[in-house]
Amino acid sequence: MKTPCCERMGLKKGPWTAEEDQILVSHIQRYGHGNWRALPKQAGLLRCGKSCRLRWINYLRPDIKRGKFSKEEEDTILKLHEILGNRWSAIATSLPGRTDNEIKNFWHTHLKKRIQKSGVHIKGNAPSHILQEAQANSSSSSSAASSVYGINPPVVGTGFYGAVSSSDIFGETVDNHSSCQLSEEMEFWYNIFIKSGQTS
DNA sequence: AACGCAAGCAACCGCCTCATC
DNA sequence: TGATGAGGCGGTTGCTTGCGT
Repeated sequence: MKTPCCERMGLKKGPWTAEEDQILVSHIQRYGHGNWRALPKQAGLLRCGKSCRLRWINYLRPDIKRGKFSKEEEDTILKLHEILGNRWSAIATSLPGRTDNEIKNFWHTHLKKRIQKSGVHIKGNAPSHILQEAQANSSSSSSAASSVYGINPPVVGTGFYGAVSSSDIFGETVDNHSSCQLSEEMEFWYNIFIKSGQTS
């Protein structure tokens, strides 16, 4: 296996300083980021390329939208997660200004809450054979998802949830949002993705 | 005011995929 | 066609902050 660049001696780790941010931003604005691994050396940063890339994408990019997630964004995440599973980068493409890391953090904090409140068992790290079965059952639903959202067909599809029904997953959400609209939406998604996956 | 706990967030790590040679 | 390097992704960790007691 390759030796990660981050393991090279002498590279700084941990939180970024304002000065480092400034250096990184000005360098990217001036030269772009053609080669992440060469960038820190060119910019005079004692960081590995991965760290620079992560910092730029998740924090320094000018089009980053910060602050709380809106109701619409939250609903979109829930729907897409139902379809795509833990493919945060794919979900992030449907939420302009939001990063995969941000969405991932958001999901984990909310998911934990829901597990604690409702006691729903979510197969977050389902064994591969379960994922494969789910993929086999839902391959057509993935195509439907891609057509609706304009996104690439997921590899795993609805595999993340395994045997958990959509009503189990969204039960807490319906309570929180106190709206029958979501129930209708759930039925809609259920019809498209779950039923089509089973009947295909 | 001090302490403990939980939530939120930034960042790292390891693996995977893809491009190039 | 296999080896290698670079980018990208998801899981996880650990620090910070806010809140309750």
